[in-house]
Amino acid sequence: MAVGNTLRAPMSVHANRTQMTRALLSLRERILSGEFKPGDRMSELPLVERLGVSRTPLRLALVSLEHEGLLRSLPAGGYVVREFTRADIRDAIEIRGVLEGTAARFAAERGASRRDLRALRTINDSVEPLVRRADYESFERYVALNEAFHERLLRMAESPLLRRTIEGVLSLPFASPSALVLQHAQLPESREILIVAHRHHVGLVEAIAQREGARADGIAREHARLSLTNLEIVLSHQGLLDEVPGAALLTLAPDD
Amino acid sequence: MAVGNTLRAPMSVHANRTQMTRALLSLRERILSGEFKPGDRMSELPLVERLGVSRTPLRLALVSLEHEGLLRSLPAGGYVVREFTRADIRDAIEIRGVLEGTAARFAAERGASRRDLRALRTINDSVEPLVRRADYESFERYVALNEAFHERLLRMAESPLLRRTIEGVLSLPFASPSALVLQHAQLPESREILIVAHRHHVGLVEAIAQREGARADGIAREHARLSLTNLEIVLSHQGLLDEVPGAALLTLAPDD
DNA sequence: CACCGCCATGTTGCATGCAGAAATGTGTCT
DNA sequence: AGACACATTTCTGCATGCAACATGGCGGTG
Repeated sequence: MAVGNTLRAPMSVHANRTQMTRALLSLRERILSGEFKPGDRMSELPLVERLGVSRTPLRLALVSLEHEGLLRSLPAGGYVVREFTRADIRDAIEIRGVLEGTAARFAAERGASRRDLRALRTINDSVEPLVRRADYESFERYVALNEAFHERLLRMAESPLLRRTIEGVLSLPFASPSALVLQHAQLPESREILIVAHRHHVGLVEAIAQREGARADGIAREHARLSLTNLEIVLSHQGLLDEVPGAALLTLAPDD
Repeated sequence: MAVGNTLRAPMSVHANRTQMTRALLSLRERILSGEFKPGDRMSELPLVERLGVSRTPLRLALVSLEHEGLLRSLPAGGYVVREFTRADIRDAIEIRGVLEGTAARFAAERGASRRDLRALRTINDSVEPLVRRADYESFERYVALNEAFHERLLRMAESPLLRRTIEGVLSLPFASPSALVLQHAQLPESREILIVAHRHHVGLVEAIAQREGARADGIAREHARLSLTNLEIVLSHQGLLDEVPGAALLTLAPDD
């Protein structure tokens, strides 16, 4: 299965060759890691020094990051790091659920090939034994298979536009399904969540095979909401939150 | 003072002051108007000549247009104009319906203020007599009020993320509600569509006021599908299509 | 003491020169 | 005549210098 990849790129993490890509990846990582706090001004000259790229590719990266939603442009010029609230997380997950539900519905309505259905079932069969195990390695394999499942599902929707839209939402922190799940692999609640998630996947394949679009939609929405449960688990266990990528961008005022 | 700018084209349609914005607006307009065809390479030097801006702001605009979806970046570098199919239009409208349905559901679930509800009803009352008239001026007023209605609804959803997502979809041609509606104002079918659309708006306000999220969602989705009807009308009347902005980006192979 | 204007500084936006790479055309060899 | 290698041209990507703008501090004045 070649799930490994843990030793990817020992020297420079960013193996890409254009300076703009380097700046983009590096900046995204640094923002999500909390190196810059919300509201921090992203002045170009200091960034040039830190990132080791020139101003030209840096500015291209800044434009991209604004489109991704991590930066906000000031009217007077320049960019600052965006701030996210708990309500933003909730909405991001809800919107992701709606869009993935639409993908599942499309897959159901437009008819899935036997080959695609078989691929989904194969993934589910591989996942099934993993949800009963609690070791970290199984968890990682689960995450990988989970991503494969969703990727296949998105392909089956046959809608480049829907893919683009979902990827746009996923570019925000916290919206990603795996963003909130890896941190608490050892907790008992997480195992229960995995069991439910697996059931959702099985139901999704059934619904798509039967061309039941509404059921597929509903299951996918509920499936995304598991991330909300994950969020609550992370928030209820002090200390776990710091492990979540992008946690530094959160305002933890107890609003909702 | 007032030293510079004496030669700054006063008649330029784009009154914005930064060169990047100028390039962005001008390029977007030219692409949608069909000055560039799908697959055309957007070489920088010719564009510099045509747009009158330097390469640096031009490249920033190209990055933005790629994020908007009008351009596609080549692996070897550079950009080409994207191509859209009828399936893309259909999906764009469907996805917009899903997202606006979510906005309406949010507004219903989260509770609308009397003030917001009154504003929506006021708009609807102003629209109501317009749907019975067929002159172009009434049509323009209708479009303006329609946009105000949707803007208000989006505000009532109270979700910056949902707004961002919807605007991302709307940045594509054909996805906009008004994109396909202005061209056939004089056709009798369009009047019927307006009547149905008005009914949708009334139902939306009712559902939101009663906090009936599912009903609001359903109405908004069906409302968006009116654009599909508009699309079919435009496609069935030869010659109308050329008036639609971005029509040149379409492949009119009779696929679906 | 408060407020206003001015200057200094830092920052963004822009233009252009240069280098490397891809694409294109040409000539030669088989 | 076709194909391959090489040269030329065009293009993108990058770095840097320059100018205008915004910002903040300081001093002067009411």
